[in-house]
Amino acid sequence: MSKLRCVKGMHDILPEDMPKWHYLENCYRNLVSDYGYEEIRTPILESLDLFVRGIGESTDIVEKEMYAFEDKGNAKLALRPEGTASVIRAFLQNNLEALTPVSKLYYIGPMFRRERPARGRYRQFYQAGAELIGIEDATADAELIGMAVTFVKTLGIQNVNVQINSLGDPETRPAYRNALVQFFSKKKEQLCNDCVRRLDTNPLRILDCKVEACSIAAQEAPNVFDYLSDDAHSHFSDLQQLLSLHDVNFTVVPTMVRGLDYYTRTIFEIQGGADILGAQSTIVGGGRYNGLVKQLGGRNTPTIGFAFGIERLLLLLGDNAKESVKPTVFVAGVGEGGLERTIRVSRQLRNCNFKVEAPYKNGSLRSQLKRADKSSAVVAVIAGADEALQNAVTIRNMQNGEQQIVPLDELEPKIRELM
RNA sequence: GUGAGAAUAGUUCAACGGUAGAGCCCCGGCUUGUGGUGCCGGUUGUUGCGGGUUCGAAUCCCGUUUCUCACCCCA
Repeated sequence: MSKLRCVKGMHDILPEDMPKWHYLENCYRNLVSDYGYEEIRTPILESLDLFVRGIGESTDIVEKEMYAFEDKGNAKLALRPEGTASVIRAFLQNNLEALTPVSKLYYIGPMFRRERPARGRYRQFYQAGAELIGIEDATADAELIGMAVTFVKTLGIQNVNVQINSLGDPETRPAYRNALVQFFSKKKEQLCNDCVRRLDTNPLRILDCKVEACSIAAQEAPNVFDYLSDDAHSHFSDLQQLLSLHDVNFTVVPTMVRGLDYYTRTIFEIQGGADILGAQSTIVGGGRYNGLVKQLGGRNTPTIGFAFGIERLLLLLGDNAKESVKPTVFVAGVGEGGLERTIRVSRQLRNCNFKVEAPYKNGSLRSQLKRADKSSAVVAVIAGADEALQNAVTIRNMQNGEQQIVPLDELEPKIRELM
């Protein structure tokens, strides 16, 4: 008998995991709202075309990792593989640019990529991200990177490594690309099979190849910085100056590239937890995409953003990084009319905003206290027949077993004392 | 997409060709007005799934699914 289970690469997030999720999400919401970001939620399903145009036809994500299909009306749809394209679509569709000169948007939600699952990598995974739309200055880049670094550090993740690079502008990129193709074509025999393929599809990626032969071959490859426009150059050096104002320590990695076509100028990654995450040690990735808004049909609007994978980040959190759980009050009933009294007392206590568990059926006080113990109640309220005669209940401190009889109208303050 | 390892009770694991077991968890009782510790008792499996070898398979072989790890790629 095969048990029903969720599809490959998907996973359930169980109640026991939620305190950590809530903690992380609350940290993130609080932090980005301190920087003036507001939440946006977009549909999980978009037209396939949005991602093909936004992310790039020849990217791995679009080429082989998307859940794309036709619905019954023959519309070509896809589950979103990342958040940025959808956010920019929503920005344009709803004319958010008319509201403020600068839009700061953040999102949290599930993304879908059909990859081989591994530790910290799922086919449905949760990403949170932020987009700063409308500023081209490096001040924006620096603030956004600073925000991402602050977030990771707020979570208590140590030993993070911030890497930055500049990819230049669309006008200069072809020249650099050509230079790379020319350079590597001469060294084709030294390259791994993947890189030979990349020569056609994405020559920049060769620089980032981990195969030793390739990285040796790449050592004398043309340098991006020789191909940056003056503007891009000063943008990048401004960024480096400004990052120190945000107390961000960083490394310039000229060979770093990123998997999405839309990046221009600044790209960055935050790495950490290589001992736990192995090959998945990039925890935050982002960059500038000045061309994307126009590419999706809007006006030329410079934009920068980042995203991080929640599952991956969660693996790095310590056990104390979780939302605190409200203590429980258990209401037990004994004697004639016990069950009815538990209902009345439970309602009274919930009106006072306590978290209350009640027994649902008559049983011995012993079995009810066992249940109280299982629900890790801090206080048990015993609504017994004897006390009821004086309009009172017994409250029991579940830590030390101390009890007292308390009139019903003094119940709230007496319980508060024990929490 | 490539390569490697794993899968036995709710859970952690044992059994390594000869009757599938233990700890924990869970449930009940000792104790229907007093939980945790204690004692007594109880439930639990087509050994992931499908096939093959064998008198006999959890065990050996093949396939398959899922998970894990390393690539690839990315968050």
